[in-house]
Amino acid sequence: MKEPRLSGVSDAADLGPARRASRPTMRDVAEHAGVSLKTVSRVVNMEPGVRPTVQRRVEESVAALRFRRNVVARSLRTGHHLGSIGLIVADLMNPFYSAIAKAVEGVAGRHNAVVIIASSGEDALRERELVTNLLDRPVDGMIVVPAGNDHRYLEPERRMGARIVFLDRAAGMIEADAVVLDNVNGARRAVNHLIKRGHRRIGFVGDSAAIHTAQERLEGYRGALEAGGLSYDSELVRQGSSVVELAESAAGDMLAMNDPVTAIFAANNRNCVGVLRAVRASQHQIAVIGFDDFELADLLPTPVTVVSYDAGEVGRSAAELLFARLAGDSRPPQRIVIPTRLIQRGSGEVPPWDRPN
Amino acid sequence: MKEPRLSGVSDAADLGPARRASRPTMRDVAEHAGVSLKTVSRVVNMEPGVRPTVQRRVEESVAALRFRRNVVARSLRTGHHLGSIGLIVADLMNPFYSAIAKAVEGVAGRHNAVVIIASSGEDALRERELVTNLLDRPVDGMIVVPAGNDHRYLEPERRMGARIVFLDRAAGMIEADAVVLDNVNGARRAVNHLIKRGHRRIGFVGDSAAIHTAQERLEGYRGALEAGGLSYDSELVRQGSSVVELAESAAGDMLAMNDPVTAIFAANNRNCVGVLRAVRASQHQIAVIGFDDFELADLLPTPVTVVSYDAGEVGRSAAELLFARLAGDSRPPQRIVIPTRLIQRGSGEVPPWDRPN
DNA sequence: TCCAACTCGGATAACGATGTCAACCCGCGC
DNA sequence: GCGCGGGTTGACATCGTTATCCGAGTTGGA
Repeated sequence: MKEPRLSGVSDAADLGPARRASRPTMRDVAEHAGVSLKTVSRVVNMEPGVRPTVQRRVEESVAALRFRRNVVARSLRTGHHLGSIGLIVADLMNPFYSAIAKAVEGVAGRHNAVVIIASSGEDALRERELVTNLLDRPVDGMIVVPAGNDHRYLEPERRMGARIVFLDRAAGMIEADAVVLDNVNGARRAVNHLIKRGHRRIGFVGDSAAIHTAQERLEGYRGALEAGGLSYDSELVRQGSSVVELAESAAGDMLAMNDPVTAIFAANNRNCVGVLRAVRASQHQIAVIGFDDFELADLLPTPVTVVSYDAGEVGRSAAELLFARLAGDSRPPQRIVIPTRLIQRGSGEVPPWDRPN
Repeated sequence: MKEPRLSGVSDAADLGPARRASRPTMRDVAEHAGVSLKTVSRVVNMEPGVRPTVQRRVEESVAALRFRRNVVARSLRTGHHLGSIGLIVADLMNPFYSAIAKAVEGVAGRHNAVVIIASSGEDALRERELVTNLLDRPVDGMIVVPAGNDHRYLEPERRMGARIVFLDRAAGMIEADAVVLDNVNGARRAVNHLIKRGHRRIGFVGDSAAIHTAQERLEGYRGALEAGGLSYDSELVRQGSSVVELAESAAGDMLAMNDPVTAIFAANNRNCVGVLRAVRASQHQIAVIGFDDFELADLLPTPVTVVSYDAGEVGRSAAELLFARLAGDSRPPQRIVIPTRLIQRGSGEVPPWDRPN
């Protein structure tokens, strides 16, 4: 059995011919202006050595035919960058990734580049397909929120010149540039904050253990418990998925225990929404701190205390680093850590056992 | 003075050479396998007529050198589609556009295409630059949330084969495919709902009048007032910007009037957040209905009544239409209208003059 | 007047791939 | 042994553009 197909999603075969026939080429312009192809190229690229009269004639033809250079043909010949970078995130609808995408796009725009965005849906296989597809186009570089935890498949790509910066999570098993959050400390501070307020049964609702940030935040949680002299109770820890509904039911379970939690640390914005829904649905008024800020946090009945950070900064740092690499920066792999801070709004300051009625 | 530059953001000049030197080409594979370039091409493209032994040898070389086809070079030669479409939205961080982007990406993925996303920031000039830039790359087609109201500059592009579908707003001054919301009816129903509850002074907080959807929603507002026998009072209408802070101060003004509004219709999600902040800050408990649903609407102290619709459907329809066009569909320009519906959650059902204390 | 230097424009190859077509090899039948 | 047909393989042109290089004019100085 043979498998000559080189990349799962590389082919764009089902679209048929492009029929761009009517788009004029430099040859058409040259014919129209009565000069050679190369002269048109010179005018279009503002190269010297064209008489003003000829130049004007060519410019008129360019305008008349509405000629515009084909960027990919140009890049094919020059070997220059195409002016496009890839961005692979887990989920475009998650505001964290929207903020990142926007920041990356801003930096790219300043470098006259466009951003090709794709989402992996946390699927390592799909991520690999997408990375491969984008590198094949090719893009000049990529920013990747890694889904799996083994990225050795990228080693040869990097050796062949691919520039890849990882974002939010470090790449698995390889040394590479990465911009990450200070997850451990952020989570630790949040949980420590709860402990200081007297909470002893603190729940953790987070993403799947397969996701590295989730692990780091759990680590922060454990660290805070330990430092506070509390023991780790796996009953109070639910790592599942970043789907709101699952977080909601996880939190619901914790609230329905015989000895319910008095506080929950939600390890990301999706989980936080789920926890908030569960809390509202229950009779318990408990403390909640979420990782990731969100727009309406301060408008909720009990404004939500969160571990916040500058999401734009995450995207910007990654993009700046990528463009530095593209410009020739060859320092050893960098690891940039974006700090976090606790924003107290009320939900994290609810004391234990303080139940309505 | 000359201006040979053809497109504002087309050049990707400031990145320097790409140094992809190390990426193997078919020629390298051919040399490695001791066959001709064409034979490699045949193997890679699964064309018939290659002896099994030769095929295996080539495949081994492909694997050894980690060769992968250069997609743009291929597309240059074949004239086939590249498998990339452009998407231009107003603001990536607005959840409405995130939802659209995700839906478009989903459809594109099923067609083995990637999405190049860019945001115009509601700037018509920037939109034009971006559209031009993307068409130059070229992309196979584009989905555009139009920023200005004159898109005649696209007429020649369309004649030259560019496939463009407009989204959320119809293009200005040209006949083109568009997927839009039923703005007039959505707004009318919302305001009518308020009137039926007895409100007589209903504020309108919306986007700039330059944005067509804002105008349509205002039209719905006026229509509902008229049908309800209420007169239009320009004091109660604030069209400004989609920045939350401005909406907040506009709503604040309406609440501070001598004869304050008892209800506000917020014409989109940004304005709605601003209005909600203003309402919370004031002493007045008034009715609020927003256009666009948002995630935490039901968790707010007074759950928010909204005009909702399927944002994913908007993106999906546009993308499906675009891919149909790319596949040869040549019906006259289509206009697809996505229906809206009112979701009552509480804030829209607050009666007039019902003020706390 | 003539040649060198300079200016301007074009012919040609190349980027990495595919389409066309001819050349080659094989075994078969006569 | 020869020709022939089918199956393999490769040489060459080509996509739209840029790079190299050379030739044709033009100018200027001796």
